[in-house]
Amino acid sequence: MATAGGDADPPQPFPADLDDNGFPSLPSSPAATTSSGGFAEDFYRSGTDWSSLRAPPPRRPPPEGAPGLKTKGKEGGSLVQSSLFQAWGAERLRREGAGAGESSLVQRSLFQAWGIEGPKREGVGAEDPSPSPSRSGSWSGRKRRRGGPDEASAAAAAMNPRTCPFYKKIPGTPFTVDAFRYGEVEGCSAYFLSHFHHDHYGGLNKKWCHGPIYCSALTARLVKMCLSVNSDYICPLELDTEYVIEGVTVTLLEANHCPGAALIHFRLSDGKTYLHTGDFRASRSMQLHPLLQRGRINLLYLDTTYCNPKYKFPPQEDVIDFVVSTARRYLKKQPKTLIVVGAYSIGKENVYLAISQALEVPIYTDASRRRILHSFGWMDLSKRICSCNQSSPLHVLPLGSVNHENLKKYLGTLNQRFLAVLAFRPTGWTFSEATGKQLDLIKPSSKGSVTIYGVPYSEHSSFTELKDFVMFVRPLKVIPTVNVGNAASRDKMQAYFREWLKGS
DNA sequence: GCGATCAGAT
DNA sequence: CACATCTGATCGC
Repeated sequence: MATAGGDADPPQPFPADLDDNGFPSLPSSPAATTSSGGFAEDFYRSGTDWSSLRAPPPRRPPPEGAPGLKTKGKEGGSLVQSSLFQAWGAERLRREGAGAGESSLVQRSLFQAWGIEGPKREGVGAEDPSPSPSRSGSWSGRKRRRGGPDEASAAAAAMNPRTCPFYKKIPGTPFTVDAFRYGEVEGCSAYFLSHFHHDHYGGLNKKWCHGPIYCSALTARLVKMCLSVNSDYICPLELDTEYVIEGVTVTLLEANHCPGAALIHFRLSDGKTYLHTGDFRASRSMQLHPLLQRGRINLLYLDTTYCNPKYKFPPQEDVIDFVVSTARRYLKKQPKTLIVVGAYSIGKENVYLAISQALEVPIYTDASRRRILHSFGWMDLSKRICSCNQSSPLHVLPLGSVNHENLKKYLGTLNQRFLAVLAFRPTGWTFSEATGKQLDLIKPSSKGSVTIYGVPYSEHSSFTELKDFVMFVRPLKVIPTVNVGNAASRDKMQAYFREWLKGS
């Protein structure tokens, strides 16, 4: 029963509202069967489950100074940056329940307090991003109507693929995650952005006016730089720092996905704890995080991009070693080789950074990517970037242009400075089962002077990594956020979750 | 002509 | 199959 009751009040129990597939139990909602299932039904369900949002959209935030955002040192407002558990190992997390107090405001790094190194920001880090549920197909977008719960319009909204799906809403809070393409989401007064990939920030543009956008500081810079969103809406949060936002304690954790990507940890005033992974690559070191070591997770919103045992790939370090040694070998044989690494907007930086470090060459890429890379503020990366394509044998190009036809052409534009091209396409899905284990088995595709390697460099968790992570976290419930488009896929994933969590 | 949206390609 | 766009067509203003 997706009760309507919780409006405005204490967060209601949530898991009870989910079926075995992590989907909201259908209330006796009428018309639910209008369509033949699949997308339409999913979106119908999504569209009709408002139980996960708390009542009245606290009127649109005044675009003056981050809506309720009080940064370090200031007080008041609905966001309070609070002291992270003093001396972690020894003391307890701030008392649950009493936690939401809005007073203290000491910013403290979790890792500092905990006595270990913060998340690595260099060396090897990024992985392969994942998409979020894709849009559904075939309705022409009709205008959203707000207001009246009249059934006709409710049904219309329900059928509208632009209705925010339930798995982007955080129950008992007025929050959504990566839900910008639906216009104003009813009941949502704070919009979280997990990372800066198009399928997650889609819908953000200069006309955005539906509420504050909370994200990591790095993601915030990218939003500001690339999307011309009114910066009054952008609310940067530091990693590993507790903030109280609308009465909920929120902490961002390194997601090991692309630069700026974060897991989002919510602790409600009633003690319930939810973790949204955004897109992430799970790892052992992630399990060391204090927030995952202690305390129970009630609900896990999981990046299930590769939630199938056929997805196996090596640790990113192994792939990087392979790429580096391959590059060395080709350069030795032909010193006038151009090394190319393909990449989307952000992500895969560690592949070319590692080559740059190992071969002691700068990184060339075009002006728009340079601007983005510099915005990370990673000196180890920035100091290696150059703007002259003749000055470096290491170029970063858009992934789409890393094919034989383009590379041959590209080589031709470089004035004989190079005689051959060795290119890498780091993607999470171009690999055979075999090469997932044995990198040496990867066979390049060669044509004339151009050689292209597809390498299994993933910025999403492999099946095994997902399993380890879920078994470690032992959430009471898992809500997949990817591959939820059809029921068969959902059932399969849920069967894995059950298996992993049985007896837990 | 522009931006937003969508089908299809890569 | 998938990734995360990218391109090109269509629609609305």
